[in-house]
Amino acid sequence: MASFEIKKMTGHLPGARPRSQDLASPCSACNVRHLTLCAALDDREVADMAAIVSTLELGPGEPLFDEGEPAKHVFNVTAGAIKIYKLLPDGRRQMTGFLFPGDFLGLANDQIYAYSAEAVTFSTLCRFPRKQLEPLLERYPKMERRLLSMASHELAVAQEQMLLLGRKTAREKVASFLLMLSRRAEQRGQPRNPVSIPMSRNDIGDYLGLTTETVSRTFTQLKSNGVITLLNSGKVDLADGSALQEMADGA
Amino acid sequence: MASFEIKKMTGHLPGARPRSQDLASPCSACNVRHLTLCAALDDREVADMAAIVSTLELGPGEPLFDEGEPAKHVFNVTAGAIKIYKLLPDGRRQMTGFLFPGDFLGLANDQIYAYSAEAVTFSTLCRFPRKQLEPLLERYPKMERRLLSMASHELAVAQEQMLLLGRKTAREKVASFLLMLSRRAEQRGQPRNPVSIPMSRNDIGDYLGLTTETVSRTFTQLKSNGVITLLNSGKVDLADGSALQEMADGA
DNA sequence: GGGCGTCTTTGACCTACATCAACGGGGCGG
DNA sequence: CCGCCCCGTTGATGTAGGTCAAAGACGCCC
Repeated sequence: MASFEIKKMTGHLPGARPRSQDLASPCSACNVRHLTLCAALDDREVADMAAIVSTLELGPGEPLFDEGEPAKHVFNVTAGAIKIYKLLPDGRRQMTGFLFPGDFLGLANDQIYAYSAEAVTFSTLCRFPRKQLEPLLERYPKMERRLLSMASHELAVAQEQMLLLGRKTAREKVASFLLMLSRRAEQRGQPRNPVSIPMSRNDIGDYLGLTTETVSRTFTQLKSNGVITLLNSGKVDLADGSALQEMADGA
Repeated sequence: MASFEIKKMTGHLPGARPRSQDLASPCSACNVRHLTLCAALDDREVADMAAIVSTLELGPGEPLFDEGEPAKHVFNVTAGAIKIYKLLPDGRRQMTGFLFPGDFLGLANDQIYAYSAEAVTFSTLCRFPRKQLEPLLERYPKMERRLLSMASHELAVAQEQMLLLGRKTAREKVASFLLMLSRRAEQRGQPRNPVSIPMSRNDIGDYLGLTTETVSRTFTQLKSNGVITLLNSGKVDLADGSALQEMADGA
């Protein structure tokens, strides 16, 4: 399945694959640096990061790592979208997040990834070996502080998601989801509206603790209420943002 | 915990709380230091912490802080149990965690608490003003590293909880909850079994995304299956731990 | 020690969402 | 350009857990 989609990918985007990155300084050209771990570093320090970084690319559905695997690397998303999730033995899946350019992943307290990660769309990432990153963290406390700040932000997001999963209705969940995508697009400097939805209904369901069908029905319900409009190529127009916001807040 | 103390607390609630802490060295006598932020510090460094710490005590149900309040302090639980939660405008509540001795709270990325915190049982905490703690973090990178490690552990726990909230059944949720309490009691050096359940069914429901009634029914179901036994004073005997574990894992 | 408020348990019923099933449409490969 | 495979949508039905209600149980307080 994965390899099939990868094949599709390479077939369809012939020009996207060649690694014509300036390998000498992938970081100095980084267009999401202000959002990342590297935000606080000066040029000299970024050069230290560049020395240990490598870049990689994933086609849709391609796995990055699996839960339980030794956590040898940490990653920064530079393009595309990544989903992270946990599985139960019988296959039930819970997405724990969607990651976009600027987002960081792979932080693992013990030496094992706590979740699996897989590309949603064609994505690029930069990868740092833990072993080599750690001395840099010691050398640059600013960076460690940045990491702490990112982690505590993640924690707040996770708590918000617990509220959603445990206590919101399907409508409230979907409304929250749409607004989250919109807000995050804006943070990356993209238009807040219309919002692009790169993931499948099934992925959304596994993120919101719902089924594909319920997600789909909720979308059509919001559509017939005039709150959203479904556009082509997976874009959604948030026609009535404040109505959505009220729904999301459970007001 | 002696019910005597609880009675006293509720007896005269907000007022003067005469406590004769050894203010000279609350930290050097700390019995949960190995679990906390201070774990990595030597005596000299702990003295710096002691200089900015103050201790406080809360009776059952007493609030520590509310979501949205300026985050002026961070806290370490030294005794008792604290619940942290988020609310929706109509009163729906999601517990995002229960905290026990050694646990840390109050980390806020921005300057605002992201959740409310309230005592479950009579509890004691030590409190550090952020303003004064931050210079110490800069001075002792070990401590900042410890904080990062604690935060990333919290993050893993939060993701596990998302899996629970989004994808587990009531039985699986309750089984997971009991095992979590058991594991955490053991971490603090208490017996793994029987496990003491200091919080109400309602609190448990709000933690697991269930109602009081469902929690209660699930307990009696587990009881009649011989998996657990309800003892007096809120203790539960995990009669068949491996059955519980299988349930919790959704196998 | 007796009354009382709070928490827990149990029962009867209801509903939001899941499950099962079928159809349609768009994109990709042949 | 045709057909196929996904994915999304819609419909019919089932059910886990919520809601409403009331009866214990437990500890607290006088």
